[in-house]
Order: sequence, then structure tokens, then C-alpha cells
Amino acid sequence: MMDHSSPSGILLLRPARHSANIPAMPHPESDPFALDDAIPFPPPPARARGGEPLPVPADAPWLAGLNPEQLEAVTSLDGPVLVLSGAGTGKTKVLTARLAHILASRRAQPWQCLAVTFTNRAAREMKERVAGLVGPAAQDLWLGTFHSLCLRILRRHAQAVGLGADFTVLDADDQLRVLKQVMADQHIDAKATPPQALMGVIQRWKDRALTPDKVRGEHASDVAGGRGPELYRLYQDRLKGLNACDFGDLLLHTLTVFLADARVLEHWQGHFRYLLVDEYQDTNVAQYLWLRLLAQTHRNICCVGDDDQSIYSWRGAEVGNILRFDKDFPGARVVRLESNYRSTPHILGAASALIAHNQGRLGKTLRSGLSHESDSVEKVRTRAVWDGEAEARLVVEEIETIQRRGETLSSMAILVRAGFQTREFEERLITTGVPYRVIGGPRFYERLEIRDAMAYLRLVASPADGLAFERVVNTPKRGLGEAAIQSVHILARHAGVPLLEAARRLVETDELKPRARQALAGFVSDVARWRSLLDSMPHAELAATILEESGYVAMWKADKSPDAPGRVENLKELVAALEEYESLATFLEHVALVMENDAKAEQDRVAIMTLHGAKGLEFDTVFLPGWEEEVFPHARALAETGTQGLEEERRLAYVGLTRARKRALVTFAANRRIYNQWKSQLPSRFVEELPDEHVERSADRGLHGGGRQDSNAAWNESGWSDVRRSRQTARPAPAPLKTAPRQSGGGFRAGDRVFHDKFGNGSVVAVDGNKLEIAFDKAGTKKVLDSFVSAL
DNA sequence: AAACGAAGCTTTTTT
DNA sequence: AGCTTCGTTT
Repeated sequence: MMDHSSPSGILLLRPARHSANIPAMPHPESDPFALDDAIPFPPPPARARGGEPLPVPADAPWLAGLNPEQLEAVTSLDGPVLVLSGAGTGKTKVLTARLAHILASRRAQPWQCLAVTFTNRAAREMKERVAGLVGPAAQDLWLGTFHSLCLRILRRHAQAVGLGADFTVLDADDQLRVLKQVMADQHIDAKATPPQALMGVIQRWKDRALTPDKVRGEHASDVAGGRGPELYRLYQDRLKGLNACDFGDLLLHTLTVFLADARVLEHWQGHFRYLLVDEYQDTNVAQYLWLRLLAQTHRNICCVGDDDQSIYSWRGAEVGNILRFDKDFPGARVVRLESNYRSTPHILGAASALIAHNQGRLGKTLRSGLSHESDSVEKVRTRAVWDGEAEARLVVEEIETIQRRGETLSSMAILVRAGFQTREFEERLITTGVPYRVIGGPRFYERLEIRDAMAYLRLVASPADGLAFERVVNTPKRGLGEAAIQSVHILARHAGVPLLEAARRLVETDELKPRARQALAGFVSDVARWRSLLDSMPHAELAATILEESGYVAMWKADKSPDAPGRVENLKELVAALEEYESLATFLEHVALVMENDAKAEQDRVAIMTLHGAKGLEFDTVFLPGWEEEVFPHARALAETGTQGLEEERRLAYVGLTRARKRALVTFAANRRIYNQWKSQLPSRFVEELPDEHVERSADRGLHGGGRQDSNAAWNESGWSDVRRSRQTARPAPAPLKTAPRQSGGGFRAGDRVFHDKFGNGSVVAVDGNKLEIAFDKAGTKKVLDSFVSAL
């Protein structure tokens, strides 16, 4: 997705050629538009650059089917443009068409266009769609996330911020590890100051483009007893020492480079003739500054956003950016897209009424751009259920019903507020055998074994990678304890050399006990040997060799825990994935930024994801569970930022509803177990804010519907008023309304053959209530809940 | 040095 | 509850 190799320290005039598996293309200068015949562009004129823009035929395919506003957004090429684009109004269509239009008009070459998205997924989608319109020229666009584009730029100027061109990008895990080390060095009590919290503060500083020396006054924080800025500086120093940077640094360093060297800034300002920005409402200060700097010369910047979908203020996003656009870019043209082509009128009506409860919006009216047969249009439904289990049961039953009517599972999604909510649905889906996929769950590259393996590869690719060294030097166990590692650290710090080099020197001394010395010597020479193979051996093969010879694979093969076989599988997958890349370095770079599950073979599955993760997606059917006070709106959002927090939660609800094309089901439970404590829940205020004319409310027997029309009488009748008073107190799980005891429950007896989704087949050894002890054929003996197994 | 057990924290959202 | 982290034991 990005290009990976460019000589450091040289200002290239255009991006380096794209990597491996993309077919080689003619040099842009000799043949700027290597287009298929099918692509309706005229041949390049002799004076392509700087010449008059070419007229674009009005019947160009990307202009087909655009409404007047969309058309304006696409064709207003000169000068700043702000597109206020409500949910489902065709924003991606506009962005892609605009790119095609720019290229067709010859106002810029592909590599002079910068298009920024927030997620890799959005970037990929946009690239595919643009490629569909303009062909392979799409490959030459600067199209990606802020982070990947910054990385690409920063690689060329790394030395200006004290990094080598081959610096590594740390993921969240490594970041925290480094920060913990810094804190330990400074004798900061990790209990009084949770590293996570300090990390968060530092990141917020970075989001605001504040380097350590700029943190003061209003931005100061009292974390770590006011030593935050100092620790921030030490953390940054430490990163430089490791020749590494974190996500926030990608932007921060790029800004630093721009501001430190006018020549560099001018170069890039001149380079990018057109800027397109997706999800503008979610840009933070650093990103905003970055954009504003880059847009100065040509001033052709087009930002697309929706203030009602701003849901990332917690990570530094400033809705204000969208509100002040025309101050920063005087004369900006503002285009509103208000025709929704996604959802039914009921869904639109419900969502619009909900979001209308927010103050301080730019204000848009979404109208339906679709025609619906009135009888096929369902109202948004809300339903009160007894507890989380009933909720999961209801949702899964509903899924099965809809599926039986002929709709696909992949047209349905369960959108939760927070990750922990997924569990109950997963359990239910497993017991009923409905295929599902958790999106944004534990990612492939975040798994323990993958991170270990990657550390091996990193260490071999760049021997100075101290974090990688630490991670694998005693994994698998080589008998190197804390004392030995400590010695390496001391020597490294003393001599000012990387850990691996320090280790090499250390084994030549008598510092270590013979045993440890031998182990370390073995490790050092192993790494040296693998390194010597770097150029001669294909990298995938090399990776396999490393994992074998280090004993890492053997370690998992010997591990008896049930997930060990899976880990070995994952390692194989990792090696296989490597083959897709040109080199080890390209691969490592890719992984640093695009930490995604490369979704496997498309199967028909229900998606489960967070509301945040769902932004930009759409489904025929959307399930919105857990609409209860303190869950959604989340208690912490309210506690931390009050009204602002509440409005952001409401926008989140709006995002959730507007994901639905045909139907939405909102559910809320009367009781929920949170941290192992049963709590009585109140329906979310958002439930009540939904307008009756677009909503159909119902409740399980004995529960009230949580709606406006439900009187207090109903409230009192159900006995909830008492509950409300004492809702903070823990109480045993009430179960008056439970129907029959779990059906999947009883029935198992010792000796039964059963199947478990994760552990496979096995025999029941013992039964304890709903807990079964099962001897699995492959995974060993485990205690599992009966709901996870089915009889064979 | 490794293995075991107790204690404490988590869970809001992510590039 | 489940997981990680820390401290203790072998």
C-alpha cells in the first residue's frame, strides 16, 4: 500500500516506485498515464504540466448518477471545498469521483494528489474504487491513512529528527513497554501513576502537536505528580535511542521536519496540488496543522466530514476543525450532501430525531433519496429484555429468522458499545451454530506468538532493535535470568551500543556465570548466522529457519496448553504471509502500520463489532444491544467530559442507527452482570429520545418498554422503582422470569461424547452443575461451561 | 531460574 | 470472572 524503499536523506521528486506485486509501470514522466484503452482519458497532451486543464466530458462515467450537490462537490476543483456529508449521502462516491475528475482534467498527475483516510480499510476501499475509474494510475496516488502517508514522507527526512532512515514504528504494546522502563528508571510508582494513564496523556500531547518543550500552562497535566512533561521528554529520548517512534510521532516528527526546514516544506507544498481529506471531523490538531501546511501553496483542499459523526474526541479529534474551515481557507465553497441513499425513512427519522437532541451542531437535514414501498418498511424496534443472556438469545433468534427469510448473515451486524459486550453474543452464536466474525477483536499481529516471531525477524533485520532483543533473548527459555539481562543492559548503556552488540561483547568476558554465558553466546551467534543468510536465502525460508533453529516453534509444539497447536498454525501462517512481500523489511513496515486481520475467505457470517469500528460500514440489519444508562451512554464518558461526553455518545448512537439500510433493533436489559456483580439497569436515555412515529416499542413479559409513553405507573408496577434506588448495590442474580433452565445445559453425563468449538471433540469426565470437565482428544482436559459444547 | 499462587485490576472507543 | 503482575517458594 505504501512504498517502502527510498534512499534516505534525499528529496525525491516523486514517490519511489511501488513495490513487488504490483505490475511494473512505465516511468511516470515518460508516460504519466499508463492507462488501458478502456479508460476514457485523452492521450496526454504535449504540455501536460502547467498547461490548461482539459475539459472533462459531461458523460464521464464517474459523473453518472450524481445528484446536483454531489456533482458540485466533485467538479469544484479549484480552491478550498468543504463537503458536509451526512450519513449515507455518498461521500466515498464523491471522493473517488473527484479524484478521477482531477486526473481526467489533467490538473495534476496522480502522485501530486494526496488523499487521506482514517483507516486502512477506507484507504483500501478508496484505492480500489478509484482504480475502477481510472485504472492503474490509482497506484500512483498518495492515498492512505495519515500515519502511512507520514511514514512515507518521514522516511526521507528521518535524520532531521534524529532517527535513522530505517527507524521502526512501535505498536501500542512496545510503546507501553518503553514507557514503563522510563518510569522505572525514574522511580515512578506504577501504582500511583498507571503507565496507561501517562501514555494517554502523552498521546494527547502529541495529538495537539506538542513536543515536550511546548507542554505547559493549559496543557500541563498533573499526572505523575506534575512530572509528565519530564517523563515525556525521557520517553522521546528513549525512542530515539532505540531508533524508533510511535504512532503519534509519525505526525509529530513530520510536522517538526516541515517547520524546521523551509526547503523541505516548500518541496512538499509544491508537490501536492490536490488534497482530499476523508472524515475531517475526526482530525486532531496535529493532523489539522499538517493539512494546513501542505495546502498552502495550491490551496486545493477538499475536506469531507460530518460533525454529527464525530466520535473520536477521546483520542484528540477536534470537531472544531470542521467548524473553522472557512476561517482558515477564506472563500471556501461549502457543499451540503443531505440526500441519504442508504436507510429507510423510519431509520432516518429515528436517527435524525435522536441527533437533534445535541446542541452545537452545524445542523443538517437528512432526507431520504430512496423510494420505498410503504408496506415493506419496518419501524425501528426497541425491546426490553430481562438480562444479557435474554438479549443475546433474542438477537440470535432474530438473526436466524431473518436468515430463514433468505437474507445473508453478512448483511447483519451486532454493534456494541464496548468490547466486553461481544462475549455474550459469541457464546450464544456458538451454541446455536451461527457463523460470526468479531471485527476489531484480537488481531493476528497482536498475538503473542506472532509478536515474538516478529521480534526475531526484527532483530535479524535490524540488530540494533533493543526491544526485539529483550523480547526474544530468553524466549524460549534459555536460562537467562534477570541478572544476566541486567548485565547486558549495563554494558550497553556504558558502551553506548545496542543490546545485541553489548551481549556479543559480554560473552567475551567472565562477567556472567558459565551457564548463562554459554546460553547468551549461543543466542548471539545464532542471530549473527541468521543475519548472514539475509541476502542469500529467500526471506520466507529464512523466517522459517529462524523459528525452527531458535527453538521457538519447538517451544509451542511442546506446550500442552490447548491453544498451543493454534499458535503453531499461526506461525506457519506468518511465514506464508511473508512470501507475499518483497523483503523482510517491506513486510515489517507493512505490519507496523497495517495491523489488520487480512480477512480470510469471505464466508457468510454475522459481524460483531464496536460502534466505532462500524463507522463507514452499512448493513441491511443492525442490532444495537446494551442501550442502558452507564453502558450506553458509557458511565465514563459522562464522568469525564459531562455534556460533551454525552453528546459524543449520542453521535455514536446516531452512527449506529444510520448503519442500517432496512431495519434496526435496539435492545436493553433490566439486569446486567458487570464485573461479576449484578446490577439493575435503566434504559438508556437514548431509547426515550427516539421518536414514537418511527419506533415500535416492546418488552419481554413483565418488563416495561422504556419508552416515553410508559407511565410511571408501569414503572412502579414492575417494582423497578425500588431497584432504582439501590441500583448501585450488588445483589444476587434475580431470575424470576427465566423460562426453562438452559436447554443446552443439563443432559450431559460422564462418558458423553461432545464437541467444542475451540477444543474439538472430547469425552465428558465429570459434571458439576453447568460446568463440565472434558477430556478433549487433542486439547487435553479442560473445564468448560456446558453452553460451549454440543452433544455428538 | 522457573513455577506456583495471591493480589489487584480491568473494560470505552483506535491509527 | 478472567487475566496480568507481583511475590514467594522450590
